[in-house]
Amino acid sequence: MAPDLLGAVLSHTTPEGTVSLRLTEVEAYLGHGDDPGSHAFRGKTPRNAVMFGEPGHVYVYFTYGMHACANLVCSPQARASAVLLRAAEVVEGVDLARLRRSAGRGGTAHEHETRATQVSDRDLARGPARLTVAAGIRLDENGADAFSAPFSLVLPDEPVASVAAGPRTGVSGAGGDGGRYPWRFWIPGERSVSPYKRHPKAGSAN
DNA sequence: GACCGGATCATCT
DNA sequence: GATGATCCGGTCC
Repeated sequence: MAPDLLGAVLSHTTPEGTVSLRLTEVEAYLGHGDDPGSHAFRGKTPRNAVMFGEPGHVYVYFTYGMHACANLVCSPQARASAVLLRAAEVVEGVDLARLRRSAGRGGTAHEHETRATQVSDRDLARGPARLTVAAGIRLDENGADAFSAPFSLVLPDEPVASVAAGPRTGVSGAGGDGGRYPWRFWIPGERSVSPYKRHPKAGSAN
């Protein structure tokens, strides 16, 4: 299940180099109609077809017109059919990850360098879209096998010592049925975990 | 330090 | 035509 992926190391190799990510925060999504927040809620579509496919594959989707996010497809028998990678720690290829995060946003090369030095290690892959960018995962890699080149997925030898769970954030339906279940998991104490603040309007049930 | 709103386009109704 | 599994920057304590 989803928490098993915490601590796993996902590597992605391109001609530029290799970036390895140690997963510190994930979020589970069901593959059928019980989960209003899941892309698969409405059934199978060309976009989410990967979620209905074989476990161990990478599901990459494009959202908000500017962001790509990466998921790992799980066994249909598990609680979740897909796991969104929300945050990770860069354990290899830090420089390359930093370069990717600072590039492609316009501005001069000098500004890129300046910005690059400002991006702290913990911010490199904090958040689904950032994680995807840092790893260099592209949309056309949707459906790729996470265990085969250019990817490499190494599950942790033993489960992480402690796992924290909580409600989802930033998902429509999170305040409704979707919010009842703790489908977000992270490693407590990890500084790379996104301390996200949900929209106060959405539900300041506190 | 914390909150709010905008940007931007593939996908679905 | 509307909307979203988000991120960034400005603004106000």
